[in-house]
Amino acid sequence: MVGIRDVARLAGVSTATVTRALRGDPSVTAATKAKVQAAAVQLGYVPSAAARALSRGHSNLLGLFVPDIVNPFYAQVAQGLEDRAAEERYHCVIASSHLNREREQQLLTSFQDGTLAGLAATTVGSDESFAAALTATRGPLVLVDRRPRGFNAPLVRTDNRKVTRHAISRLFAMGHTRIAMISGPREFDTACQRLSGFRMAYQDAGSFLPDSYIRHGHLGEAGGHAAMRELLALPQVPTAVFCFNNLVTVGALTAIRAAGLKIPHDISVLAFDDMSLFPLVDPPITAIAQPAYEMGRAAADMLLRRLAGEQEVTDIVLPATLIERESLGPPPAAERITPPAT
Amino acid sequence: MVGIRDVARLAGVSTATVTRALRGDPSVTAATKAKVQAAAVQLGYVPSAAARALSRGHSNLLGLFVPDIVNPFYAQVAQGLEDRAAEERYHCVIASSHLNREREQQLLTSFQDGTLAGLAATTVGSDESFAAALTATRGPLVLVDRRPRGFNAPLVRTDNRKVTRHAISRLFAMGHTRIAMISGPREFDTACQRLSGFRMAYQDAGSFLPDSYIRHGHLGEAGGHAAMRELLALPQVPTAVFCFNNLVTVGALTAIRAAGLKIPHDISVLAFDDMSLFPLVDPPITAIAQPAYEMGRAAADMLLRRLAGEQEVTDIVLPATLIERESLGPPPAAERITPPAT
DNA sequence: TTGTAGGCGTTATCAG
DNA sequence: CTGATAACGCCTACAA
Repeated sequence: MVGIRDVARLAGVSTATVTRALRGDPSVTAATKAKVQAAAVQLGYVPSAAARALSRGHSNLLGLFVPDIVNPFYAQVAQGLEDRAAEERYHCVIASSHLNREREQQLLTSFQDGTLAGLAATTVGSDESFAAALTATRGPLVLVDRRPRGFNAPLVRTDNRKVTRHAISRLFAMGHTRIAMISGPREFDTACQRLSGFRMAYQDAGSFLPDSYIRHGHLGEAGGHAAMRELLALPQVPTAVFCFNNLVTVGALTAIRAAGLKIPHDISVLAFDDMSLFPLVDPPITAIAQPAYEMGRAAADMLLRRLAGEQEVTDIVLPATLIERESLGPPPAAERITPPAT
Repeated sequence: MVGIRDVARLAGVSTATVTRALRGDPSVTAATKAKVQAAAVQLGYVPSAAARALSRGHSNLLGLFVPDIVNPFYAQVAQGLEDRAAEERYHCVIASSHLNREREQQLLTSFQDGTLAGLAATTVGSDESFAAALTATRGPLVLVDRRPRGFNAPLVRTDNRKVTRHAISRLFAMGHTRIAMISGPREFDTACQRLSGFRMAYQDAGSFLPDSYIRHGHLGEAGGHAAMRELLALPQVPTAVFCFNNLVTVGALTAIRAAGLKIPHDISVLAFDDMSLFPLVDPPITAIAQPAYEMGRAAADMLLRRLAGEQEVTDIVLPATLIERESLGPPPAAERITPPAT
């Protein structure tokens, strides 16, 4: 292990000067700076991260907690966070809880050791002990996508309600009157917001929304699949479905295909969150795309700013956009004749 | 900041005892152990990761370098690595280079500071300076998926050649004689192995493989798209394509769709690497699935073993499997009548 | 079984 | 502009 003292000795200066020279401190002669750098490269000197972290009081690691790194949405957030962090010479440690709250807690507490300078998180859990663990983190905290109840950390999100309202209104414009939603857990504010936009579109259209058309608390492919089956078993099968997120959509699509229904002929499908393969699905899926990469960058940016001492970091709301493909169409002919029963 | 001394004071013991008690050292009375633990929780004591790392000589962070975390293959590897690492109380730092070699180098060198206890990597670069940087890493190194030329670190991979040969033979059995391959960069040993399996299947079938049916060096969706267009412009359009990996497949599919061709009626498509949405694509894509999650676990395991002092860690070869869906079919009728020209 | 004390490699303060 | 030197917080011989 070649240390700073070795470099100092070779360059004929003190360790303090080495530190300064290497950090580009202006109060160092160009001559000595050159000497030091030469010595450093000659010795292949690399400052120890641990020693630096101990001495400076914090690491150069940013954390990202996500429920599932395999979900491309979070992978994109990760990429954005990492790119932005790299610009300030920070690295990222990514922890994925597999949608497991217990694991999430463990991870959280295990990171209270100062490994991380700051943390960006999208959490599944939301109870108090959880909140406590999250705020006990040494460095700044930023929330991504959603904010658990009773939290006050800054959040980066998209305008869920607005974009949903807009997208659903398109469905009404096409003649649909029976639009269902496979929604997420009630505790997710994202679910609330998307549901709210959904309801507003119903109001705008002056249509009645039966409770049975909203399936709460579904998550993942399995959840989407189950919810879709319930929907298809209803006496009045909806003519369109709006899915809470990408994985839920995949599950719903599978159920629809299994039922032998054709999209959009028999039923229209609208997804929240885009996927790179949606354009190639049969049929190409219309989706509301969140700027995941940008959300990651924004989260890193907020963290970096707080790390730089800035206090007044506030929420960021990015626009989501409707990407029209072919999974939306007019309702089946029969439905247009028979409006929804009382 | 509550430190070990605070705990020691509260528990009425020395700092050494605190360390031992908390680590579960058997040479500590149950009584004192209890006292210490009580004090620790009462104070909310969490040992500093930096101090521990400095003192012990290495961190509890495992690194994973991948070209692209948004590619679900690597995301799954990451998940596997993380899960296995967590079992031994290690965390994971994930760095994704965006397929950019320069960035890869930067990342690599920036991690020579001992941040990582060990590193698992799938690299894009392969030159000497690169190899040097990779081996200069403080801790053990494990390669995932492919090994850059002239490296001797242990590798976890799948049996590319064997599974490819098998899959391609299915195509021949269906009556195809003009099977093309969109292959990856020549420096990738994975590309070589898959190509080798591809060639062997041709030999097994006693068919002639024109050079124009192999497109080298394509990567990513853009690469797959370009290569497919070239293939479709050939005088003798192939009746089946084998794609080097998942992203290449997506690009190829897009090109095929743009050309107005129907799969598998006009052309059959075989993918290397599965994707969760392949079953829903039009038509469902037949793919060779690598056990990505298991590969990640295996990589973590090898790292952990080397960290535990084990020396003789050798390559691991996991089985890949052909998942039959609907993108493979007999060649177009016309082709069956007119065998490939001289 | 438990305590004492030195060191891990940097950074930062304070003189000079 | 540069040099000594004291932390940073924990771990671990070694001693008791």
